[in-house]
Amino acid sequence: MATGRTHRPATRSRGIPEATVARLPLYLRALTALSERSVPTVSSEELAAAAGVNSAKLRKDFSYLGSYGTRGVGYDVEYLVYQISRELGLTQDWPVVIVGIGNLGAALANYGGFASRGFRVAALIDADPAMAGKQVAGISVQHSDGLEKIISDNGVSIGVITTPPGVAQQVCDRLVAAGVTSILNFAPTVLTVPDGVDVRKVDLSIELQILAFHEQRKAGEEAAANESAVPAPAGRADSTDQGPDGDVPAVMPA
Amino acid sequence: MATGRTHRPATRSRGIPEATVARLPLYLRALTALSERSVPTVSSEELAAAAGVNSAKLRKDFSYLGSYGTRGVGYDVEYLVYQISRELGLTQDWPVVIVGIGNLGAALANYGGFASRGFRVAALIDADPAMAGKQVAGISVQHSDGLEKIISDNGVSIGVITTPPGVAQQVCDRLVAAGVTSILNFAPTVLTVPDGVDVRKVDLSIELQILAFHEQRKAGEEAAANESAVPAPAGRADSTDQGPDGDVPAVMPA
DNA sequence: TTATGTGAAGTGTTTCACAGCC
DNA sequence: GGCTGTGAAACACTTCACATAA
Repeated sequence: MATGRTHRPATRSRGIPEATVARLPLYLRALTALSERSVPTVSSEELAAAAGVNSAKLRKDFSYLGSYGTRGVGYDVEYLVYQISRELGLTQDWPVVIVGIGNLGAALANYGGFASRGFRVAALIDADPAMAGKQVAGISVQHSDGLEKIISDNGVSIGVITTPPGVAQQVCDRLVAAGVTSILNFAPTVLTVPDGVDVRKVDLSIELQILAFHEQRKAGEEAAANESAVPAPAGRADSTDQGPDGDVPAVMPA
Repeated sequence: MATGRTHRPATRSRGIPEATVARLPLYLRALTALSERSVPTVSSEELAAAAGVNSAKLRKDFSYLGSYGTRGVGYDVEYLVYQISRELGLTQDWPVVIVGIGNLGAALANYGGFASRGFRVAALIDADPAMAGKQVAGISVQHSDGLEKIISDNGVSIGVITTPPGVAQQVCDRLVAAGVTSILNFAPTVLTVPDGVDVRKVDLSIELQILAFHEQRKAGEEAAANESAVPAPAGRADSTDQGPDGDVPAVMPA
């Protein structure tokens, strides 16, 4: 790990916990829905239910932003929408480039949730010359040769990588060199970036694997109802427990 | 925090922390890459670097699984691949249905990371009659009328929802009624499910919003950069930390 | 000597419970 | 009375640092 010096936000009084930041978009979505239905105010209990969290957590989260509620009443929907938007930086325009226009890149380009939240797809970029000029989501795909120019011309600071894993790092390097400082990575690879650049990743298969873990545990629990403490030989290759369905095929596919 | 009704008896130490479970797929991916290069053993330091975490965390994580390493040497790659796969439940076959074959559904159907990890796309389902019969990723799309039958015939316990938000809840209800107990939701909606059903969500725009927050913070810091003479020598450059860590629960009891 | 495995310390997050204000 | 805002307690997760084993 680099012993960089880009220290922690010296963001004085503005220290909003990461966990809270990660939930703000959730609240914002719920609030936007209320706003569209012209609901004027909402209680922490109602809003928490709509966002899928509990109300104590929501109130604590909001307390980091300031005191935007009214005791005995609740929160003003419009006001809160604005405050959260501002806090997240969504009151400004964020030009974004998407690199790698396969199925996923196209899905993102078409995704409505971006435009409505301050994100503007400034360009779709692909390395395949055959893609250049094609229209995706109403935008003309450009060849990756022009990546650097596109980024500087549009003042892009956020890049989305939806390329195959093999080229993700080099795309990342070019994006960073061109001035991008935030990257959303959908390629199943660990990206190395200099200090000061943020990377967030979304790995579609990781989520499924986590579900499989819990699913397996559920299945195992049913059977484990009778069987209690396993003496456990404690030798080497045993874990505390074993797979539920006994037989397992060899190892992983190569 | 899987607070199910069915809470585990006194089944000792079956408790792998959620944070650890969420990283196992990461380790598995790194290990698979090593395995493909026929690397026989790996140290916690090397593997941690490949997975994008620090080595202390990795060793702690592995300690929950058992003592699978050799002091002074490291970990046997193949053995560890197997142990993690087994722990995650990937040594068994998981038939999955994907409901909503738009851009995103198609992207997922084509995603290679599934098949190689024990997930098998049992069916692609769409409500649009015009989609029925079309081939996507070599699989014929089926109309949603047959959803219940498909699920029971194939013993599907994991469903992926890639529909528009407006119909996500009703699709979810049908999946659950048909026997699905784990759901991966890509629709930007909070799903309500009965106890015992796991939901994980992936919201593409939430990740971007979190990036925007940090991006905005960076911009603000530049201005305040001159004043702090960078005290704290122990500070660490936080970047390098990729991962929707703040991943909000997503599951939860009614 | 090397690198794992793990108590203990440190840090971050959630929940509780109630004071404070409308 | 009702609901927010928040210290304090509980819990979860990470990091440290070193005993332990090959």
